[in-house]
Amino acid sequence: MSKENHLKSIFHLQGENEIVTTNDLAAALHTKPASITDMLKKLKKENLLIYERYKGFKLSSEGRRVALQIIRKHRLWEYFLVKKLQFGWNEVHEMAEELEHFSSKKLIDRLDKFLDYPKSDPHGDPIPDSNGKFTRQQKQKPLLHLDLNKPAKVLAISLQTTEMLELLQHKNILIGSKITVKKKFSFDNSVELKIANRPSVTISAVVAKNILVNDDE
Amino acid sequence: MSKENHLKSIFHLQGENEIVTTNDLAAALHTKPASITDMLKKLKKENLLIYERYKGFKLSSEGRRVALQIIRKHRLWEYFLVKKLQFGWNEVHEMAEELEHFSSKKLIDRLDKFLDYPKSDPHGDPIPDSNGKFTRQQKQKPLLHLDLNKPAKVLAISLQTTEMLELLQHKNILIGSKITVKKKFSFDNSVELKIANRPSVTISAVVAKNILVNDDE
DNA sequence: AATATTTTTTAGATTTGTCTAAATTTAAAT
DNA sequence: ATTTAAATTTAGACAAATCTAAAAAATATT
Repeated sequence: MSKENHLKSIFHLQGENEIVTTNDLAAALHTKPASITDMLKKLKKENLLIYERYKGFKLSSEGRRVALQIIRKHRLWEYFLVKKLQFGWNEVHEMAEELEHFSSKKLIDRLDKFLDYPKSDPHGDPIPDSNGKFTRQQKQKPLLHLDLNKPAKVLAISLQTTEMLELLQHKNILIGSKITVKKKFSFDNSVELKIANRPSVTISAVVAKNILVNDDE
Repeated sequence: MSKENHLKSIFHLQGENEIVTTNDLAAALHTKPASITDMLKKLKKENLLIYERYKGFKLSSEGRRVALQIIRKHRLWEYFLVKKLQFGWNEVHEMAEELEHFSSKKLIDRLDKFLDYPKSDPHGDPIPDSNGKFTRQQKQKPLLHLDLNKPAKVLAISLQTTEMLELLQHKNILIGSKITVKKKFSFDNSVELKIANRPSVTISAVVAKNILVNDDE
């Protein structure tokens, strides 16, 4: 369980091919650097990690495979909780965090089928398939850089704190919402936008940076 | 998690009001008596157990309440796995064993609603409601003691080993099956019975003892 | 009733995971 | 190039969980 959380965090921290550092991982897991070092040795011994002391580390291909399986579990449970049990998309993260560790591959594959093979979770993040492959992800960019009056669709939220999600819920910005930017204020880079036929809302630059929309060039 | 398993096992071992012993519990949990003693002290300190050393023990009312919540979780997950994910009723026990420990009350109540408040799990065991109350259970007795030619319905299986469940599956004896005893052989107490319009099958006394049918006097 | 057997408990060893504090290595600054 | 600071690792402490072996209490036997 602790091991799985380490793998998952490393996966998230290393974007495409980046090296992850001990301190960063300790911060992400709310633990101490010394504890991280202990775990790194263990993961290396199991060939899940490429690691030399003092040099940083990243997942091996096997480690990546395992991490993706956990992420698959997490996202399928989130989808289930929202679509079937009617939870709000901003209250399911912690629950999925628990469930992901205690469900066999067989169970998850059945759940996947039951849910009719969804491609992305309620936050817009892609769900790896049974073999750990993503179905090609649509290209994304921050809402902040969306052209004026160009309709776009909200694909994902890149900062998923409770506070952020609460704000979005309040302003009615959901995954899948069709959005058009009406005005950009250069003074503070805040953005005024419209969703369907509701009154316009204004969001700050930080918020706009963390809302990802489709980028079809 | 370990604590929860202890409470659950104690609940099952003490039928109505019986005292449970250290050795019995150790056997049920595949652990050593010394470890049980350690746990007993802990549970007593939390007021979940009525216990004096060398005197055996049983659940306090609070302990009983907690145990029933765990059993509720277990049985709802079993129901979900069979009815929604299409698992066989004999392959879900281990999975539910894991899931029961990692689901909040809120989650379980939602699951209960989603499943439309089932009253009993796929093995015929009753599911406690949100407050830990059973809905009155139909009176049960072993198939072994069922009168000849008196139609009855299979309500539960009291011995749920994989082997037993496999045997029942093979002979097509399911929860809810309508059964009639056609003959009893006094030589070895084996029983010949008929289910609906299928050919008769014979089962041994041990098996017949662990199949529970309705007993309406 | 005295002795033997079984059950339960205690005491201490072992393992595992995480921590603190000190030591080592790497990176940054003057 | 030294020196200083930051990051990482090591060594050893501590707590939790479970075990083995021995001691204590309860039960059974003659």
